[in-house]
Amino acid sequence: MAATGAKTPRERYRAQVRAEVKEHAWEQIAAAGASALSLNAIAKQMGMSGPALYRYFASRDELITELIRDAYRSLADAVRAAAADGADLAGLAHTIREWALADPQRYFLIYGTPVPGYHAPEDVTGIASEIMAALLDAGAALAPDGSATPFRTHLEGHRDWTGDHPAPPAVLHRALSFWSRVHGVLSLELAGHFTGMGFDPALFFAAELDDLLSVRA
Amino acid sequence: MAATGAKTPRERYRAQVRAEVKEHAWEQIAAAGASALSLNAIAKQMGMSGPALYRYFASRDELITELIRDAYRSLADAVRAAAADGADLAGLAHTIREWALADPQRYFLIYGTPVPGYHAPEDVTGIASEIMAALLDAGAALAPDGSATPFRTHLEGHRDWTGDHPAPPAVLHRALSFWSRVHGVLSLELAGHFTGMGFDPALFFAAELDDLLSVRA
DNA sequence: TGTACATCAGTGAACGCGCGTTCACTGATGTAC
DNA sequence: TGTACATCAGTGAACGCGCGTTCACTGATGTAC
Repeated sequence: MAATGAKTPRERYRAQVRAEVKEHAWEQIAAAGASALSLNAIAKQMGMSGPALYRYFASRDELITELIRDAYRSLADAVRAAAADGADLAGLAHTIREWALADPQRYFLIYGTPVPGYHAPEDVTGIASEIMAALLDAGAALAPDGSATPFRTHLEGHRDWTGDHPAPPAVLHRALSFWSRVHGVLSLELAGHFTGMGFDPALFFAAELDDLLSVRA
Repeated sequence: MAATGAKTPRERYRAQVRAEVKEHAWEQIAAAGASALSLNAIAKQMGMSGPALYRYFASRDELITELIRDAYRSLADAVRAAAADGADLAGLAHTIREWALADPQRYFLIYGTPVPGYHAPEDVTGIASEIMAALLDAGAALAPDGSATPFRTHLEGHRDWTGDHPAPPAVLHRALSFWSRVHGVLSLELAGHFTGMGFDPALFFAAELDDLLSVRA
């Protein structure tokens, strides 16, 4: 009975093939979007027959779910690593932007158009809340609490999502604002809605960030 | 030779069938996303054979482009109607939100995950800039110009997009911020990223709007 | 008003394609004695 | 170290499906005289 962590050669091989399948999947997604992802096409790229992939993934849906999980995991790791390095909210914002620019379709797999009826498994939403937790921590270190507002009062009684990261309403509000503003600029930029407008998206991103961090009230 | 605007019965019929095709297309998109849209399925829903639709649309791509055009047109009309009714930026924000909530997948067809390689025809980008123009006008009426910032200085020399709506840099900046923040909250809400967090998205939207409109500096 | 012709909507068959997935089988790799 | 057996990766054929699109044709609707 092998220890859970130890890997037999066969397990190693399996893990490597699985990883290779995912790499080709990401390439396909980058090239034509997630809806164009095809198991048979991946198999062909790897020089295997189509059915061979079913040794590694039970179905196309399982592969996609796994990709979504990996994407969340990758972003959460990047954010946590930055936070561990002492990054403040501005630092996290740039970490997220770099992560998104590195592979826009990976970003959109998480934050883009939802597929009606699809619900991510629970462990995935768990990873998503890791990201929020990092934002909350960085937001708490930023500045003293702001004044009460209707929304902050509302948040007092509606903070199901904060888990083991309690924070005053102004900090919760700040984290939500940060998230939605970063996402707003980023997703417009990545979707190409700024192309042809002439200005530099990086400067706009920086300006949004400046405004966001100049806390008042 | 009939006047361009006059419609023969056949033209009327054609227009009606085209409209009906589009209606079914929107239903399919709402139910399963744009990538699942199928001409054959639409034909079946209408009780026709598949090839019949080729009398009305040259291809699947042409239909989708037409849907994108209609979506932009619909949003631009809604925004312009609100502006004509005297709505300020806050009013426009709510108009946009209502429009998006009425059909989330229609919103995402415009502002969601881009399909790599797809480029909207020129007239569509023209409609998109109508929307920006309305935001610029409403933003100009809001408050005096703010102070200079690096991004506003940058905008002085990079305002290709403003067309015949000249405005001081602070107003351009305000319109961009408005757009990206409204989109940020809306797209997270519509994609379901707030579900399970407990708070009311409408209140968060209102809070973002309040912050956005409390101009300072 | 009636007839001859042109226009055009819609059909059914067909083409070629790629998809996800199942299944019986071969051959190589690892395990137990 | 060698043999017998179990495990497992990968293949090729096949199923059923739906897709976009083309084409030759029928039948109805509109137009011209």
